[in-house]
Amino acid sequence: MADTISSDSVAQDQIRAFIERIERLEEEKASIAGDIKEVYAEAKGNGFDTKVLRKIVSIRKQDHNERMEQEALLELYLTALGMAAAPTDSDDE
Amino acid sequence: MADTISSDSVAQDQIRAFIERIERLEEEKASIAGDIKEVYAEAKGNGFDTKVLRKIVSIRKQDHNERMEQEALLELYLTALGMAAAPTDSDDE
Amino acid sequence: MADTISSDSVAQDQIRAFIERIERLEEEKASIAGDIKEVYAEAKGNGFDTKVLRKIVSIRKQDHNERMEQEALLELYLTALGMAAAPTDSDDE
Amino acid sequence: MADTISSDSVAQDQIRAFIERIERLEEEKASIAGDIKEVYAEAKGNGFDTKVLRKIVSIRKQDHNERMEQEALLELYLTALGMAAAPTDSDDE
DNA sequence: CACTGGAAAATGCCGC
DNA sequence: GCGGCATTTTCCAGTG
Repeated sequence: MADTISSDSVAQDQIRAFIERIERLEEEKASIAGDIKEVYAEAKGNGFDTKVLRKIVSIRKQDHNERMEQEALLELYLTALGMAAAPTDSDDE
Repeated sequence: MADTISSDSVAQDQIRAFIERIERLEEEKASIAGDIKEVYAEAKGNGFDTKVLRKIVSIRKQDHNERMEQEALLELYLTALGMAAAPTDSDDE
Repeated sequence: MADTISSDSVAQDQIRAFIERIERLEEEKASIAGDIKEVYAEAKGNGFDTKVLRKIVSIRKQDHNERMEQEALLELYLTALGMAAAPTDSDDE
Repeated sequence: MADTISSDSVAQDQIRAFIERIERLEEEKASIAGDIKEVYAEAKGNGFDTKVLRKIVSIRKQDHNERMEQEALLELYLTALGMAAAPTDSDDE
């Protein structure tokens, strides 16, 4: 109350900053989503069935996830056995 | 069949290329989604309610979308009236 | 297995009952969807552009949704403040 | 321009009327959709897997559609052969 | 840890 | 028949 610059206004500024960062990132994300759509469209233009393509991508993603899980499981086993696993340079953040 | 390099293998290569492009883009998208999550987490760490933040972002997005739709409606009116609308440099792909 | 009427058959009956209820409702829904289509067709018959009509309806729906979300946001604020109905001097936007 | 009540205002009224009719119907539709959701929720509360239920409903709908198509095809054949098909009290509006 | 709500993907539909 | 659009379904993070 006594402050010239109230803590409320600081909070306000912080909120704005966070929201702007988020919105910026969401824009980027939307942009990339657009790119993906374009690639599918281009593929379709070259005579490929987008449905099939999507299926393939989906399956490969599944595979990838499964591999990640298996590696995680392996690491779990190793650590449980007191054996430190060599740090893998994970291709997924 | 007569070709040394069958058209099938060409199609194969094309499919691979498309899929790789898509997967690359999807990775980028996922990465950005991760960034967004981080921002929310950081905001939460600074004492902000994530739920409120998400709602605000959502409302602002709705605002934006509605404006877009209203412009689209205007264009519809104009085209319906046979008046070519001045090409707007759309901020949305 | 001890029961004359197995619990399985009871479950069966329950499933049937649920599915029938759902299917009945879906029929109603489809019927109304048909009515909507008819209205659009009638409007078109009276010289109105369906696309424009749909856009208008869509925008009005968005309006409504946004108001709902804003009210929800207000409630979020209030609950965050312990339900104190503080007057909002919204100097925002 | 010469009319006291311009044709434009008549068109306006017509549009309003159409839009109100549509919105009314959409409300009904949404209401029924809500009912359906409730039924699924109730089923879930009784220990049923909603995903499975949805699948069942979907499959049955497919079956139904196929039967309709086959009947339509049959009628087509009959009319093509100059044989009037007995009017079926169609269960589909 | 199951549930709810919201985002994303997939499907189907309608008009051109 | 195809592209765009609405709906539907699936997925996932957050929450109690």
